[in-house]
Amino acid sequence: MNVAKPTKPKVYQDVLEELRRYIREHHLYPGDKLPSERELAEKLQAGRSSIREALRALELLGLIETRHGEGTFLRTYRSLQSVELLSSFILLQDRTKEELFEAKRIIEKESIKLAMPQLDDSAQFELAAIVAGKDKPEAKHMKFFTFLLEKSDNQLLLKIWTLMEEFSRTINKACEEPSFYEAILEIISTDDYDSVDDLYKQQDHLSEA
Amino acid sequence: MNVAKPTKPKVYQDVLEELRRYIREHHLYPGDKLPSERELAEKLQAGRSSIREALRALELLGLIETRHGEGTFLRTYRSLQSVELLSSFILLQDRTKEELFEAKRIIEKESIKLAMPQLDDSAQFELAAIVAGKDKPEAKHMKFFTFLLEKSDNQLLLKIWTLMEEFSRTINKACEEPSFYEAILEIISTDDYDSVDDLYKQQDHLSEA
DNA sequence: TAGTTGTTAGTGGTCAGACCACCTGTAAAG
DNA sequence: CTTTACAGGTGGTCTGACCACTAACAACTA
Repeated sequence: MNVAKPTKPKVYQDVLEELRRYIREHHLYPGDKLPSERELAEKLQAGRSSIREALRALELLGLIETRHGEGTFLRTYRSLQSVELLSSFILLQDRTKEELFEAKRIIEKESIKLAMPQLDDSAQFELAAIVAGKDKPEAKHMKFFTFLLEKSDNQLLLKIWTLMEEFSRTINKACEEPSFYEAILEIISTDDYDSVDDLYKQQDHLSEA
Repeated sequence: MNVAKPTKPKVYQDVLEELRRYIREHHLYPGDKLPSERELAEKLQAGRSSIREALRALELLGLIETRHGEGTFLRTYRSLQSVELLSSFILLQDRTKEELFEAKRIIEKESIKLAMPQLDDSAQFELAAIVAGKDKPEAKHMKFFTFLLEKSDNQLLLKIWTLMEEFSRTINKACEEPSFYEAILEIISTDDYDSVDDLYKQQDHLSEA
């Protein structure tokens, strides 16, 4: 028995690592095709079943898409395969929920500032239409910040935020009062960059009370 | 060919569903043991490999823990694990350096504000020691914000930031002038919350020139 | 008795091979 | 030229076979 435990790597975890490397080195983008399972098995010197264990995990996460008879493809991150299933296991700790909420909120706040320079009149009009629309509050919230994050021109933040939003939605409704969005619109229209943090800080104080 | 596509359920997805039902009906809690793979295969009328595909997916998500020679156990939920994994794959998709840098910077900035209430004198001393230390600039940067994020008490942000930091390191060195960290220390010591954004904004303007 | 040492059964880890169902391109038939 | 039939490649699944590891207990020793 080794005194130190060097952690025995399971094959499927190595496969995941190798896949990540492969994707990076071959500059694969969403929609591109991965090697076939049999080919991967041979390349990585592993059994096909081990390869599949890794692929299934990635599929469950929505990172790849497998098409019967065609192959396995890198996927534009959409949403978790069966969010409900996962959320029934995940996110049960209050602490985690709070952390998630906090992180999401930060991204939202910063998205306003990032997007602001790009928000011309027509963009502001669209935002106002979202706020005034007939959607449910949750849907409004999502549309509102999706719009802002797209204007922010940072795909990475958009993806991370979308992920967080989906997780949090299954647990609690994460949206604000209508007046909150109107306040944001007001700030945007006056181009008053510095007020964003003030607004959020003020909101935090309210929720503490 | 069916006009409607009733979505052909893959076996491993059914297994996931069955597992969830099993866990709920048997009132299993973290630490409890699941039936063995062979037993599940017989019960659910599926091949062992299909069972394993489902279990591996759950393991990757941090929902179960498998111990070689013992069995499979329900795990104290660690939702962050899945977020981490997702992030790591999202990060390597496209993502320009600029997007990554921008997102990382946002987290760093906010970590200062989040941590500030927790930073007593001794904590500030530790931070100062990091800045004054002999490490390379990159190492300093990492230590500095790792410390702040730990104080922020948000594991999620810490993990996301750590991943970003690792990725960005392979691309470009992401650190600042020594004076920058000293400025942060100054802000912290005076508890001047609002100055954080000003500092970062100022920094942005400098880099534009 | 107390402690050690097999032994064994059960478990996960992995692989190889075999089917099946499905898609696509292409060659043959009309 | 269109249609059809076929073949090759792909994922989907199952079976059976090993291996490595663990725990429990029986057998042996001091």
